[in-house]
Amino acid sequence: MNIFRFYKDEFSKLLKDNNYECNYEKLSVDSPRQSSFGDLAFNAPLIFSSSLKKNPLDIGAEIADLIKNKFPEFESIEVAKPGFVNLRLKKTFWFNFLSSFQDDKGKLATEIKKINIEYVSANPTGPLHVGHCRGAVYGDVLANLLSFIGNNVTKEYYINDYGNQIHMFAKSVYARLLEIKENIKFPLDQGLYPGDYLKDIAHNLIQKNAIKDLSDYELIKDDIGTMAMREAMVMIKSDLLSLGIKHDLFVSEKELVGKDLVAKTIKILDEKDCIYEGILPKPKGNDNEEWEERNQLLFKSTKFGDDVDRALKKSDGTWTYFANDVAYHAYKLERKFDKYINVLGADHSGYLKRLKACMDALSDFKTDFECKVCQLVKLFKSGEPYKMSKRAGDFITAKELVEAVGVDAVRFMMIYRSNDSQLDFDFDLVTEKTKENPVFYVQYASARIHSILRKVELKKDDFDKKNLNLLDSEAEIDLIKKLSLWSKCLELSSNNLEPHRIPYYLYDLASSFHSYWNLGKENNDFRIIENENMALVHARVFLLEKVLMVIKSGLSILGVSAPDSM
RNA sequence: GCGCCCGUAGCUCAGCUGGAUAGAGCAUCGGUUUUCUAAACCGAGGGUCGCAUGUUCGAAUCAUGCCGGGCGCACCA
Repeated sequence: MNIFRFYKDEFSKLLKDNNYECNYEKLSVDSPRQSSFGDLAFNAPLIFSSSLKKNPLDIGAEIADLIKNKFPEFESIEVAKPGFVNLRLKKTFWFNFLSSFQDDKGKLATEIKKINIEYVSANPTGPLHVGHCRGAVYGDVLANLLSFIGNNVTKEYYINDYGNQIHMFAKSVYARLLEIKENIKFPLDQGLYPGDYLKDIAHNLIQKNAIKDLSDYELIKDDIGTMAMREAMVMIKSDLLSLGIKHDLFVSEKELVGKDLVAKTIKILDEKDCIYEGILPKPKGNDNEEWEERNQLLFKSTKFGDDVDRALKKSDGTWTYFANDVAYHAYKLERKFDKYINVLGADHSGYLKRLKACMDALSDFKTDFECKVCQLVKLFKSGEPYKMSKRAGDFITAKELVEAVGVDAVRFMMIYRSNDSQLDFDFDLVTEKTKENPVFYVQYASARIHSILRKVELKKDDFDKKNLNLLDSEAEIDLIKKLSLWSKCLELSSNNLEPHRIPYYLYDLASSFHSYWNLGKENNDFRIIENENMALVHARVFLLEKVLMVIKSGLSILGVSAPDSM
């Protein structure tokens, strides 16, 4: 239960019942910045003062009285400058709260939504590299989060297995085949993909005896392309698996084109008057000498907020990548989701407006569609920027990263920053496995609690929830209050698609726990289980079980393990 | 030139979507292990929230304009 939301609703109702005619939308109940102000801060006096033309402090006094009469659970209610009603809950409230505390799994979504989330969608011409990891983890955690709170989520991957790059890919594999079977040196000057993984693919094809006659490339290029693509996708799926990611659905661009879905979709747009033949202006400030004026089939994306209209057909009459993507998104709409999320890398941010435009056009603005962009990851090694060269094919793969630092660290660090900010990822820092790495701090809390639970033997029947009122130390109440912030964290994270709040919350919770734990070093009364008062031990174990439950839930959303021991 | 993102402590970043005296980690300095896991805890110092103007009772948060950094701006995919 989110107590802030609960009391906001309750207080609003109370004020409405007492005929306050004001702007209820701006009301908020939040935790005050300083704990000395209390547990809840209600801003009604500030919001109401202008429309009621009264001093906020006077309004505050009225509201404080109303609340006092209706809600006995408050220990103190104070009006504070510049216009807050600060409320402190009685300890009995917190004991009751703890006694019925749940981790909110499957409970927070106000209505169960069918959500589609597309992420990764990396080109199937090679393994995942470090650059893909962030969007991959972000999308995956978002999917976990949204389904954790009760939604029905489909995780989707769009395979760009069509077009020019695929020809180059097939050619590259062909060159590797020639290299292996006929000792012809791999040419480095033809813009082919140089990476070693192509050798693996070629070896696999040979092993499966898939290509028998290499003499005429034209005859076998389609077969090579198809089979090599299949091999590459096996590779990518295995890379994703090493990151703990499993998509529900892989949609092939090639199949969409094959089904003639593009032409059908463009026709729908044409009926909506969003298509025309025209000439695009030359991009400014971009000295592209090859640019020339040409008449093309265009989509009126400017009608939907884009900067320029977008080409749908190339001059040779074939569809552009974007046209295929429009068809893909029409295919998404066909499957009728309540919400669509696209996770893109920073290098595709220029693509965002036209995607939104095509969704708006196809659905007549009736779609809940959101694109989230993950900014770049900068790699460091011992504090120095770490350069990778894509041309030489010596980029670091996702798999190598996971092997080097472990999947837990990769996932935690990739989600530990807002997706809008660039991320510094230092190999050595994460490999060191010291306290500098926050994932271990949180996991350590899990291990410590497990250790307690292992050592203590309690009969559940002996436990009476009334004994929770023995948890009346500051540290214990503080822990209970931290637990109460969990559903708020979930709500903010999911409503704003900001999963980075979860590791921050977990860190905070772990920190409160570690503080609590260490009290036992100074004062024997605070030793959790080495205590003669068994009722108190029961109560403390109950509290720690709840803390562990949240840590486990939180880490499971992140896709990070919660170890029993370390 | 245009679009998107960022600018908060020495460094890396949070900041509850407009509230009260701006918070963490690292780094620096000082303390805590006979005792449930010291991979931990406690304490100290450190800030003109890039700059300016505006909106507001109130701005790190919103608007506009600068300055600085990143990414992008094809008939590629």
